[in-house]
Amino acid sequence: MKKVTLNDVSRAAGVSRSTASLVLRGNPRIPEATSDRVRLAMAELGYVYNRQAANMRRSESMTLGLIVTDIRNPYFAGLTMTIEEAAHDAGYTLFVGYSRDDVERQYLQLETMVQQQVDGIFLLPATGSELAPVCGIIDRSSVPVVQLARYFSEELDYVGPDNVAAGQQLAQHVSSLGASTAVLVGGPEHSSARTERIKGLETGFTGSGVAFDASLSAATTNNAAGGSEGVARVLDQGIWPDCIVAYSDAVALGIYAELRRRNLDPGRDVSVASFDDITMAELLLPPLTSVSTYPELIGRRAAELLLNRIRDPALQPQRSLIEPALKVRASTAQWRPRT
Amino acid sequence: MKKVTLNDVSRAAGVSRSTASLVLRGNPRIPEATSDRVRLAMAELGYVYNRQAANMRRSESMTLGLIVTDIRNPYFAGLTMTIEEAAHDAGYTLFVGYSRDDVERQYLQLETMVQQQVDGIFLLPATGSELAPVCGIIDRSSVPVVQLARYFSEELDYVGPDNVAAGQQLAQHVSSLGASTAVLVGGPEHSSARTERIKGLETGFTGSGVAFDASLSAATTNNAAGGSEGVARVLDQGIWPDCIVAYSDAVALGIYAELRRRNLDPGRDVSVASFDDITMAELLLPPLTSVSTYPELIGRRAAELLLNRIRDPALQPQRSLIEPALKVRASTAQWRPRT
DNA sequence: CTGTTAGCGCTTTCAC
DNA sequence: GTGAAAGCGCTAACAG
Repeated sequence: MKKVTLNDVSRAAGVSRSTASLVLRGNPRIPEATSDRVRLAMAELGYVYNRQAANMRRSESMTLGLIVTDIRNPYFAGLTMTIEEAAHDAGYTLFVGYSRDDVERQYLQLETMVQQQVDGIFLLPATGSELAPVCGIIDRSSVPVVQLARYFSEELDYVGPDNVAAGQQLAQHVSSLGASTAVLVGGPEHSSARTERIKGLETGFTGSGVAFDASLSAATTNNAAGGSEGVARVLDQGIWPDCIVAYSDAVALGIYAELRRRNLDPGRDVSVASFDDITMAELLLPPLTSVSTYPELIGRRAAELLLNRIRDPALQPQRSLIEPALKVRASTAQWRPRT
Repeated sequence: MKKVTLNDVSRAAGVSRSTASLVLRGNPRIPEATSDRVRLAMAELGYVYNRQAANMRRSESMTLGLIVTDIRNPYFAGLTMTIEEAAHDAGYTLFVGYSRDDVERQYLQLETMVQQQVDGIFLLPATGSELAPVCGIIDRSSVPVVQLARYFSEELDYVGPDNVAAGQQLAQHVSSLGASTAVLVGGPEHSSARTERIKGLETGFTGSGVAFDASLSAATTNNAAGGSEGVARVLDQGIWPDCIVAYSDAVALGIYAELRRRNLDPGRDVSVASFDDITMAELLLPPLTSVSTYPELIGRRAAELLLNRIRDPALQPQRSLIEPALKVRASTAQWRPRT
């Protein structure tokens, strides 16, 4: 089966190429009879609209790119799905790449997407991303980029949770429990999200009577394996805090598992709290206290921002922070200070 | 910044357009000096290779499409990531769409991808997919499609777990526990995977002394909410089986939660087993017995198959089944028959 | 080894 | 209301 073009269609329908093109775009100046004839011919010949050709001519591609680290983390999965939905609703098709938190891989994916002429890019940056190489890739085609959930530059748009506020909320809750020590476990080192959460925790704990030393915090990969490893590192130093604050729910999963391997009972022997509030948090035993960071809101906001910037590239770089909300559950609520 | 073309580059480097094009593709017949000059010019001018234009000319797009239902299910997330990796490694960029198990949405996404001239499509079909409408979309451009994990037609390639074998393995294990009744909970009705798992369970339970009645099985959405709902429906009928077989680990999560809401202890009051063996299965309390269906293997195999078919469209439709493996954990191993 | 030429399928003026 | 012509950026075939 060879390709059917608008040319073929117009010939079959007895009209000119440009007329057929106008029918496609629903131009009202074409009489009903003509456009019906064209449409019939399309159906009969099995015509497929070729967006590549159209896009080449109009010099836009109606495609967007999304690069995220890893969607096995349900938080990123939710974010990704929201963005796909927004892109789809706006008529865009979405290229997706998973950097697996590898900067080089991420740069390659950026480059490919730029070559594919994407109209804009959502980037959840891999740890270690830098402005210079990214600009080296995107500036040549001046593709707008929105940073998601983490940022490495103030010169590009950014949408993410208000991590400082999230940390403060958590700190306040933990100190209200009567805990006297807290430790952060996990999260990618040097990531903006981690730095901000630490900052929020520090300010929140200040003057609360809870000892929190960020330098004890073990940075790890952002998944269950990281959580197990991180909590092991802490406990093996002989530190046994009243509260373990996980960098994320994904990390908290591993923390639960490692605690149990050591015959410690999360929520009783030590309280556990976390960030993100993925669906799982509520289903765990004990249900996990977590600060919700609303990936759906972040995704929608990011999509709005990117579409606006595509329309008007001259806008100032924007930062949009989503207000977090603490969800108290048994992993902290059931815990009682040692006497 | 306006677009830099090969034309500009060749002019700047003092060579012809075709020479510049040959340099791009690393043609060895071009002398070092010339190609260095061309590359220098590219860097200086900020040239970006335009794949759309190249692809239009060569009538291939070096893009593939992937449509899955929902990646918040870690099983599908893993599958998706594997496929992205394979596509990337083969030099393809991947369009991704999430159908959210909505057939109409899926058809729209298929159509868009076809219009974008994808060279091939991975499809994890939404419940209710039918051959006729799908062919109506894909046949016009004869894009090859590989079905993933579920199938609705024998005329398209398919790669998925051997669900019948998986069901049999689980049935055999459950009967070896001394259980006398088992019920399946959840999973999308009429999906091939569910039908096959039921078939495997039925044949596996035959003559084993375990009563298994597939008509008691409650079909639900393939997620935790579905699991809670499904197990509630079963228990509310006054049925209290020795073993609850979840359609998938995602569903099992909801089953654990609902059992606990009713003060039942999964793994003691009732044994629970499942399919997929996502990472979470091992981290749950009690750890969940599950039949691993290896999404990474499925993804890799599917990618191979699709790439082969792109090269040779005339191949017979293939079915490739991945051998499952039972992972026994405490959710069944700790359970003892009521006396 | 390099240059010229003719499109890929569509959109967009601008005449008729 | 409809048609003709030009061209988006690249590649491939062929001639020098």
